[in-house]
Amino acid sequence: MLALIFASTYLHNMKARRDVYQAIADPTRRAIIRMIAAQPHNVNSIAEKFDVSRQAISLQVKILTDCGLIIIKQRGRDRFCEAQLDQLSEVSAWVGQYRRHWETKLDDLEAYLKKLKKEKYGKQ
Amino acid sequence: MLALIFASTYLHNMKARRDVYQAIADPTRRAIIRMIAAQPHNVNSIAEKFDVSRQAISLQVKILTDCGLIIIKQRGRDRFCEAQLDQLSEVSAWVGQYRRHWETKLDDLEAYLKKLKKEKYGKQ
DNA sequence: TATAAGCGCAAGCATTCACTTGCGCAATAC
DNA sequence: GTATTGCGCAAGTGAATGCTTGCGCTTATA
Repeated sequence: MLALIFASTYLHNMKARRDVYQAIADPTRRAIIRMIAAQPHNVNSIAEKFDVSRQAISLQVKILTDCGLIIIKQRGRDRFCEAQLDQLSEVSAWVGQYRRHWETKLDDLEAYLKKLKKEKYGKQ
Repeated sequence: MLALIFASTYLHNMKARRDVYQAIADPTRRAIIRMIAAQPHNVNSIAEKFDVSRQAISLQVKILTDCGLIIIKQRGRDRFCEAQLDQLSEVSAWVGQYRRHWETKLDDLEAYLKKLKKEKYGKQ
C-alpha cells in the first residue's frame, strides 16, 4: 500500500524547464527545425527521416511546440508542423553580445594588414 | 570477483556529448560566460556569485573548458578563467540562417505601415 | 463497413545532468 | 615550521532526458 502511495507521487512527465536554449541543444530538434523551416511537414513525414520511432519524434515536436518554436496546424488526421522561429531572436541577441569576442581575431588581422600596407606604401 | 569486473566497467564521468549548443543550454553556464567575458575570474570568485557549492561551479567550468568556450590560465594556486568564445560563431551562423523567419513580421509591419501611409497621403 | 493511416497518451527504462559531500594536494600566508 | 586558501578528484543522489513499446482514438481509404 505504501508502495502505491509512493508510486503515485512520481510524476512521470513533469513540466521541465524548457527554454529556447534547451530546445536547440538537441541535434535531432535542430534537424527538425531545419526540415520544417524549409517546408511544413506532418509528424510522420518528419519521423521517416530519422531512425528513431515515430513517438520519439512526436515528443520532440511536442517539446518544440511547447516552447513556441513550431506551431501545429491540424488538417484532417494530419498535423502539419510549421516553423515559428521568433524565439530564436533571443539566442541571436545573446550570442551577438559576444560577437567581438570571436571577431577580435579578424580585427587583429585587419589591423595587421592595414599596418603592413601602410608600411609598404606610405611610411606614415 | 565478477562484481569487481562489472564494477570496473562502470565509468562514472563518461565523456558525454558536449557541443556549444549543449554548453549554452544551461543558465548557470551562460551566467559564468557572462562573468568571465567581462573580466577573467578564478574559479572561487565565480563560485562566490552563485548559491551552489564550489564544486558545482568547478564542474561547469570544466564543461565549458572541455568544449573550448573558456581557457584556464594557471597562476600559482589560482586558475583564471578567460572567455574563448570563437565557438559561438557556429551558433550565430546557425541561428542566423533563420533570421528571416523572425524578421518577417517586422517586414510585414513595415509594409503595412507603408501601405497605410500611402492610403492616407497619396491614394496611389 | 472493414481496413489502414496519422497521431497522442501512458508507462517503463537506461543514460545523462546538476548537484552534493568528503578527501587530498599544492601554493600561499602567518 | 603550521595554517589557510584554491582547487580537482571521486562517489553518491534525485531529477531530467531521450528513447521504447503498447494502446486507443480519430480520420481517410478500400
